[in-house]
Amino acid sequence: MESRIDRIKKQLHSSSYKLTPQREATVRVLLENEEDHLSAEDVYLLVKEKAPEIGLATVYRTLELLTELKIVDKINFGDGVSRYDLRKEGAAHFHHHLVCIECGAVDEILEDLLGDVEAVVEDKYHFEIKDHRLTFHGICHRCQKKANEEAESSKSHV
Amino acid sequence: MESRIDRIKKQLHSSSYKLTPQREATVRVLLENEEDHLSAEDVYLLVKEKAPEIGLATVYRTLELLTELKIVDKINFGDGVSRYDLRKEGAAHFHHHLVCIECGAVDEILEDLLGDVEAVVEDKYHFEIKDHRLTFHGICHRCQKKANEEAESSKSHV
DNA sequence: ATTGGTGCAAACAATTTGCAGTTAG
DNA sequence: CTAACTGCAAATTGTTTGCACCAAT
Repeated sequence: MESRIDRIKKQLHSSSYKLTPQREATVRVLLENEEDHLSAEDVYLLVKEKAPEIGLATVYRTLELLTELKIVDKINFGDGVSRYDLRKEGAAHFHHHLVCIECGAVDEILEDLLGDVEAVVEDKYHFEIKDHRLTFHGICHRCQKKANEEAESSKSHV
Repeated sequence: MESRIDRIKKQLHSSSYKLTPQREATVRVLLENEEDHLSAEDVYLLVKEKAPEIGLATVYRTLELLTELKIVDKINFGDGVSRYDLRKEGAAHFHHHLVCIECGAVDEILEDLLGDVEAVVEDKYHFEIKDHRLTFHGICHRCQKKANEEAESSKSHV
């Protein structure tokens, strides 16, 4: 069976790019940390553990390349840093994000909730949608639970 | 009748901030360019036309302050620049954006299309939504029209 | 007087680029 | 072999900060 790396290699080759060891190491780090939303610096530090000779500029260049090929998506949650998120295979659309304003955690919503909304945008606004970004800011379920527990315990101590 | 500036002035005062001439000039620029999505630099250049002695740092500080007070929203369309967008008065939620990947234009959708989606997110993912960001990337109606016309005209020339 | 606000220049942080040397296909 | 790629350091860009001075209560 064909691995995810193999498929990415083909994508590179079909645009006459090479899969160098540095690029492979970078992609592996992304695969191993699919749940996270790593910044370029984060990726650099993780790659460095396995391939210490790599330079930060190369990581940036690789991430840019992968973004161009739509293998990763570049996202920005409003702090000054770009983060990079592997596209789920076969996903027609970019997934959605839940950013917790308490603890900073970023959760993902993989199902596409925007079908109806996109139909409205295409019809009513005559906009041909190629991609979307949807992020909710609020309180994640963990912080809600924590807040409830604290309210409980302080009540019992009064 | 109370002007928009007056109301903003009150908001500042109620948090014990002053409406200095520099801040007023900055707010006026935002009001006069409500349709646009100005970067800090853009705002700075426009303010400078009226009040040449203002410094870029002051503009940054003012925009930060206005963001804090939820008078403007800070957005980021993926180029490395933050843009600032006046909140529509009375709008419970941040409006949506349509970014054209052809011409770079940014159009706004003022109606809130996310009601149903937010209900799902709150119920199914137990996430308490405080705000959202929704941006579509694609081809705006103007560029679609242009592309069609060009296709037409080249056809007639064959 | 005291607190908050300003302009300027310097500091910072994230990202990009020039270049001489290296390597995958 | 050769166009693509790399590491490094320097350059660039957007934004923030320190500080001495100014303005409004």
